[in-house]
Amino acid sequence: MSLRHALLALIDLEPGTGYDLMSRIEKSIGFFWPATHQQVYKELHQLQELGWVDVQVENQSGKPDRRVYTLRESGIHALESWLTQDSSAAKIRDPFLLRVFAAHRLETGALRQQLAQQKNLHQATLDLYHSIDERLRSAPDHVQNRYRFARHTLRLGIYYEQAWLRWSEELDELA
Amino acid sequence: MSLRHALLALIDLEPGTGYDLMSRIEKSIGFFWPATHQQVYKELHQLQELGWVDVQVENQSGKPDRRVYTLRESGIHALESWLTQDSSAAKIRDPFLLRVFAAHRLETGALRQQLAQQKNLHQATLDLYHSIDERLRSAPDHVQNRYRFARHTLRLGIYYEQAWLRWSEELDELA
DNA sequence: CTTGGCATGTAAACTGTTACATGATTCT
DNA sequence: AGAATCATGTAACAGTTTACATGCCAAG
Repeated sequence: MSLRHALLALIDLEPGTGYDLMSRIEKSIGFFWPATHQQVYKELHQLQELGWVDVQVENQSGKPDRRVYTLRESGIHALESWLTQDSSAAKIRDPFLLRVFAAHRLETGALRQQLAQQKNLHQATLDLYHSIDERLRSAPDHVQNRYRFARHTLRLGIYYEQAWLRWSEELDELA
Repeated sequence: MSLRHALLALIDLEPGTGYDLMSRIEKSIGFFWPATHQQVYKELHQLQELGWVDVQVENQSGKPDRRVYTLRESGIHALESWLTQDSSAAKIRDPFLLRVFAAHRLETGALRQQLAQQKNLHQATLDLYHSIDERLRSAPDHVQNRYRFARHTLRLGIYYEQAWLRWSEELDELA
């Protein structure tokens, strides 16, 4: 039920099409609130039905119409009222940790192989976080200010990936 | 689809009833693979249909029959074959981070209040991890060995919560 | 006398994933 | 010539959450 508010937050920062919103999700909110484009398009229609967004339709030849979403007053209110509510606990689903949990049934070689693959994934994620952070650092001042908190969520991602990498070294020793 | 394998792993470590398995999930696997008791009971029936587990039914007066699940050979094979497969990426859903992302729309006071509430949650989780870890430390040697990898997953939880707490101090300064 | 632990489930509603579907333009 | 980007969706299926349902026994 919170993809709805994720979208409000993104449109609030900058209006855009479903496609644009989706690509922004992949570089920000998606790290702690994953979504597919199918979910996004569906939710945007619901946001329109709720009257929380305005849509400007631009005709295009060969492509589907561009539907640019902007926030209405009621949308800002909805966002603000949701913001003040207490957050429920975070949920993590990590199939690799499930495998580590049962790893006494796995040969050392197979575990090391899995571990190497996961290390690559996590290192790539860390690099990605760093590159997004750098791009934000070179943005104009008023943008930096607006994205101040959004950017801080990246910091946690960076800390987490660093902790993961440290932890994986210890797992290496255990295996 | 992996609650199935989570259950195989737990039963492998020690047989038990759905109720017992559920309470063990809450202190271990549940931290990175949440499940409700409804899911667990349903999945256990499916495991039985697949022929991966044996069930000993014990009649009880006043209470529903105790159904104690143990792994069969085929269950161990299923677990082992799943263990060697590559893990897909972890998924996180954190409504608080969503709120931080949009926090420029939130008054400082309200943010600080949310932050205090979350700090309590995370500190409690960290304390819980520590207490589980200590209980394992005082277990007999053969148990410690069997739970070696399972226990290591706790370490990551501890690192994560410590990183979170550090991060939240920085957020405090930003707000 | 009330809270917590033991012990199992059904059913509806909601959310999320995967497969399918189309097609122009620009870059390599 | 092929891949990536832009741009939007439908539909079936799988998985998750929430509400409902029951009831004994032991400990405080």
